[in-house]
Amino acid sequence: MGSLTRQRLAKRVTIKDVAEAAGVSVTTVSNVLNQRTEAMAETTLLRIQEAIHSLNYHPSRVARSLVTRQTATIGLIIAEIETPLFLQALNFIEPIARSAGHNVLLCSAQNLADEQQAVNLLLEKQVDGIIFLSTSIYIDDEYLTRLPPSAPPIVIINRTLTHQLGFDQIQWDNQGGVMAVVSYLFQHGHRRIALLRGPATRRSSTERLEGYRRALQQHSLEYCEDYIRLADFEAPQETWAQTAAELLAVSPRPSAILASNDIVAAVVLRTVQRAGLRVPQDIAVIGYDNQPFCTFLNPALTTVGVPIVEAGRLATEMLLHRLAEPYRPLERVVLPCSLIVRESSEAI
Amino acid sequence: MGSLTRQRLAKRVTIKDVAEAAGVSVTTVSNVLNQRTEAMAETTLLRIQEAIHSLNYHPSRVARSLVTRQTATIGLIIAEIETPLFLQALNFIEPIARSAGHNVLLCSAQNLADEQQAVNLLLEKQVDGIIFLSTSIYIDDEYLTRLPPSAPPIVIINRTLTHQLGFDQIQWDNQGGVMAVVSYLFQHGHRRIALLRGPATRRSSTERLEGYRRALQQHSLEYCEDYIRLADFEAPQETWAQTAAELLAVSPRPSAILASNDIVAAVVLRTVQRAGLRVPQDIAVIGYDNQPFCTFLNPALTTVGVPIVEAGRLATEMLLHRLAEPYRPLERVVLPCSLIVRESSEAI
DNA sequence: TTGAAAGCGCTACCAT
DNA sequence: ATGGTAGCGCTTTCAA
Repeated sequence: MGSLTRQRLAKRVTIKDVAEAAGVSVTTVSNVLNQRTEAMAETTLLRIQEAIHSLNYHPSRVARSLVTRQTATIGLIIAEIETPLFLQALNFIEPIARSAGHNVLLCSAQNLADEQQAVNLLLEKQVDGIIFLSTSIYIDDEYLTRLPPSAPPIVIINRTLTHQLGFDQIQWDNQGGVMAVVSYLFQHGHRRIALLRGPATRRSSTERLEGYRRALQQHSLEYCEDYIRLADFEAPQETWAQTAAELLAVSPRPSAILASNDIVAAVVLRTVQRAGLRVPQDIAVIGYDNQPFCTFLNPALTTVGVPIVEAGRLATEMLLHRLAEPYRPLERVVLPCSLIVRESSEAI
Repeated sequence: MGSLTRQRLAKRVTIKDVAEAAGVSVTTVSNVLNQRTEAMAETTLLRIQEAIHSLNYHPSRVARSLVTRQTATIGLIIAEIETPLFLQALNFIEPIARSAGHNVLLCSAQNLADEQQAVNLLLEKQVDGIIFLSTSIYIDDEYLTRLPPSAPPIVIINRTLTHQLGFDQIQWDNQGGVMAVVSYLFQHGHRRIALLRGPATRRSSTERLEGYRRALQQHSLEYCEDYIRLADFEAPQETWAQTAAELLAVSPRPSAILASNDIVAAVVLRTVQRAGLRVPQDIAVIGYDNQPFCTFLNPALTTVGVPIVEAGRLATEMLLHRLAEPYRPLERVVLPCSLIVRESSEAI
């Protein structure tokens, strides 16, 4: 490989260069850049286009942004960037934003300090709007009350605000998701339904446990402590396998296990199978999240769809909508979590 | 929810406001913003910091960028944003960039037109550098030869350039990955190794097929057409299951199947198991990509690790390195693909 | 130790 | 139908 490095000192071609080359004023060039060409002589237009082309001119959006105060950029603050599901939302956020002429500036933020820093940065970079894609870990949002009045609109996904903030919000119904599972299992004859709960640091865990409790009550099933175990998805795989094994040893054995998420469910599935039991004939296993791999497990995993991708889509649309209409009333949307039945809960 | 929408008309607090409030010149404020405070009177510094705080001032990076010609932003053009593996690379790219004071502007580009548009946009937004995270689908890069001299440095991942371009490059050794698998299988007594190849539209497919061929030759194994089948990972699951079933019907039956990727492998695994055969005792199944779910399949999937995340990390470091040292010689790095042995190829 | 002023590249207003 | 010019919010000489 040669050392054909590019020159970085090269001076930028500016609107002024184009104007001179075309023999017109910068105003006229600016007009063509901004599609104000109706009342323009055919020949000038052509001359300018020709100059733009031959000079290989690329207008500076930085300069433009300084005057228009718009950057055509939206900031995305994403809490758990290592979680595939969160990243999946990008599939929708970016294309939707782009089709509306906006780009996405990505910031990951694992904790409150990161998050504050990210917000500051986005303010300084003058993004036109911000989307928060958060986890349900409790976090103090007091600092958000102190944003300057020039701060852009914000849409918050998956977060219970502890302060009154003027932001659009999107959440989903974890409680309803678990209730749907339990009801479905009940209708299919299950009476001993075990729950692997997530860590208490997350609102989602609490909500799901509550959904479980309510659904049992609804169907007059007894709430049995032995059937509730902690399976922290941040802990290693072996601990889940261990917990699953314990659950299998409970007498009477549960007829269904609702796991903390799909990954835990996959490990439970394997543990159950290696214990010589059949899924779903001997025991049903159900996940949570509806990750793509659910469909190619053996048996394919019944799970609960979390509308995170949908939330990303909606958030982007809401944000774009608000940019267009700043004073529309705030929205707070709760999306449903839907049961997705596959093989692991039904006879094949 | 009330209609507590934020004002967007609010005028930005500028450096001038701060200067006035502190009773100093803008220059002096600028100095503190840029940490040039050595030769500054303690009291002025304090007055300025106080003014910044009480006015809730956030400097405009847009204005700063206009004069410094640096945006502290790197553009990432990602080809297959729907592929989890590509997104995973973001886990590294964003944090590394951020720790060096840069942000990531994300563009997805499914085809050549998208890509050109993205590049134009990034030029206009004046990003300091660009990373291409491409698929190995053949694509014409002629347009990249026509970038203006003011274009920023570029690092290209996973692409064979058809033109001589002054860019840093990162690739990986698909051929070597397959050769490692075949050698490993050979050493474990396998003599009938089937290959599910990917679509011919991708360079990776060709390279892997070539690796397969060379490895067979190396071990004096016969190349048998019956053992090579197309499993296009863009086609529906059923087609792979069908292809796998056909492979099982070949006589003599292959003792190992090397799938096009992990997803195909998972479906093959299931197909084999449902045909009443045991993995790995009756037949070994091997994936490609090392996606996270490999570890919780039953049996856990042996696969080939594609260093895409590593490539993202390296690309970011190379880019930052080049920003610091524009004239360093160009690099072209080929990363290895490594065999990752799990249960699906060995007795449990 | 601090300040005045030019200028980054563009848009927008007001002329003509 | 086209041009002159102020100004967006900052950095950066140069001067004091």
